[in-house]
Amino acid sequence: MAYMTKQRRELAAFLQDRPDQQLSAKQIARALEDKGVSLSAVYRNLVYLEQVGVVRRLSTGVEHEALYQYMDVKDCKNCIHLTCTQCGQSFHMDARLSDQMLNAVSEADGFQINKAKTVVFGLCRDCGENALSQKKKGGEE
Amino acid sequence: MAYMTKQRRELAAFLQDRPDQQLSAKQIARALEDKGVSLSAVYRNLVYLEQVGVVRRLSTGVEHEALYQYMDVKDCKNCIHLTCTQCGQSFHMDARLSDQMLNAVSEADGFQINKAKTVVFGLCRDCGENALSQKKKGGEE
DNA sequence: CTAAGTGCAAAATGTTTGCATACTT
DNA sequence: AAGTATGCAAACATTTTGCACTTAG
Repeated sequence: MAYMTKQRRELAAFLQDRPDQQLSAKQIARALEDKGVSLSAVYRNLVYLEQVGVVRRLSTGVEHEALYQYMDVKDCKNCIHLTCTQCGQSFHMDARLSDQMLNAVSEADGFQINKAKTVVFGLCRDCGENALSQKKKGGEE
Repeated sequence: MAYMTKQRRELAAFLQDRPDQQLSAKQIARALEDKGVSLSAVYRNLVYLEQVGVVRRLSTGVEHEALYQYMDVKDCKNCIHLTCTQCGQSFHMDARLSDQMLNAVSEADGFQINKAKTVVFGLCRDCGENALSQKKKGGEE
């Protein structure tokens, strides 16, 4: 039950090589098309890998397309991700901090945060500094 | 430039009456169809209201459909939302707490959190307690 | 009267699925 | 050999758009 096919191996390897990137099915499929992985194989295997707990599915917060990200058990599974709305890069929230927040929110609001499903949006250090230096130009955000 | 049509008024009123609900375009359109608001009018006006800053668009975190929510300036604009993955209800994070977290993340990670775009997923008090009392049943999550 | 908005149906995306074929075990 | 996964194309769902018509200003 559950065969390790070439496609599944390619997909898993591809994602594991990019532990902090959040990629759309389309991007992944394009990157793997010459390796003989079809778009449907990508979708079906993403579902599988998500069920198994190796990959997590999240949303852009803006677009209507989902993003997928490899979850490194020792590294990612237990921390909240910060995603930059400017450059798209994703970072880990300081672990002490996220635990502290978890507890605080649990006490104050009775709400149990699900770290794997939560993505915090904002500006990363670099983009924040760029934004500052370009403040004189027209800015809508 | 920018007319106040019947449809726009209906939509704005509808959303303002439900400040803490996150609704899909379909739901909204269904609720307003007898008031003479078409699905495309809903979409176009949601875009408009979002640009104006009265409504915010966010994603379920799971599905590929966006949700829209009225942003009460004094109430919502300045706080982070906690959305229950079980029942879908949305709550406000304690304001002191979110500010504290903002500062902490800014210092520790150099990341400037965007409160309006961030949604924290997890279990609300009620659903968390229900989950506990049903722990004996089969649980996949 | 003119610019902006509407409804409808068509197109554009993103995702899922049925089915015959190919691959893993 | 049996069961599972694949590729393709068709089906679906959500969102966007072109166009003729209506409405707000």
